Amino acid sequence: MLEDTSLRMTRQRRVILEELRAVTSHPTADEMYEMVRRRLPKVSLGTVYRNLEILAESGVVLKIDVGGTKKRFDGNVAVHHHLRCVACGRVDDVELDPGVDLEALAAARTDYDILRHRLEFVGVCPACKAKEG
Amino acid sequence: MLEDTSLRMTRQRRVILEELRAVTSHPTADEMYEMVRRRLPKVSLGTVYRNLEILAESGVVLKIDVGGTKKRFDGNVAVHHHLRCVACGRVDDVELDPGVDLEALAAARTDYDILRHRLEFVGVCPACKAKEG
DNA sequence: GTCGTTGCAAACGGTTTGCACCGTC
DNA sequence: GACGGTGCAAACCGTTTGCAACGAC
Repeated sequence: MLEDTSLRMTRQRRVILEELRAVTSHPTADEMYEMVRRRLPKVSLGTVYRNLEILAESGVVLKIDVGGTKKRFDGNVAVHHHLRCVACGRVDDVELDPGVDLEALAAARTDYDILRHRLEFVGVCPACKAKEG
Repeated sequence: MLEDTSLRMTRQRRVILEELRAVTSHPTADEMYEMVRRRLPKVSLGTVYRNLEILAESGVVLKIDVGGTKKRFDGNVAVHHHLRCVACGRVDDVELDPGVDLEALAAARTDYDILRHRLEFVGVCPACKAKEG
């Protein structure tokens, strides 16, 4: 992936990408900062932000914005959807084939050129269900 | 709607709600502030934020978060989906029946209790298509 | 050696909040 | 008259940016 691009491969960038890919938790930028800091204690938060942005722009990772205030990042760029817990904010993956071409349906009802879509579910995760009883 | 709730009806709150309902443009909080200020020149931005929050919490209006930095608000609480222009940021409505129960599909693939979902399309609006040629 | 990248710290922008006064109920 | 709402300004918090030193190519 990254290997195919013309991005300069600094130690910071490599570690950020490795850490993001090692995890399925859709971390926020500051969670990434903590993860990366374990391996590169002198890394700066600005570097984490800059690299996540660059990696997202080049399509190597996904920037996701599932409601809430903070942006989250995803090392899995395959098509999939997200599930956010209203109680704790965690974001999980859900693979789901609607069986219909949603973008085609939308295109038929508007003059926009449709580029992509986002389908996100909001609910209560198993852990929070247990807590709430 | 608001009439059914126990909310105290101040002049500011009434004007905010009227202005939001008079429009289909999904304004941001500061756009609402400008709209309301034409009728109540002394209104404060904090009041606009507080009331939009309260109205959204009580289900009288919709708070929408279609990517981008600023939250937007929608006086139309009927089920519908949104279409965001990547070029200018405008948000339009699109009514669309996927013909399948997306939440049921998702529920079958997860242990979350699913409460709701968001389906949003991203594209280029007619005006920006024209500009871009 | 070049020029993109880093660490640092300060700035930014949208949103929230503490407070004393005000107005709805 | 009580108590929720208001205006104002300052605080907040996630993110971005200017800058001089650094390091990948």
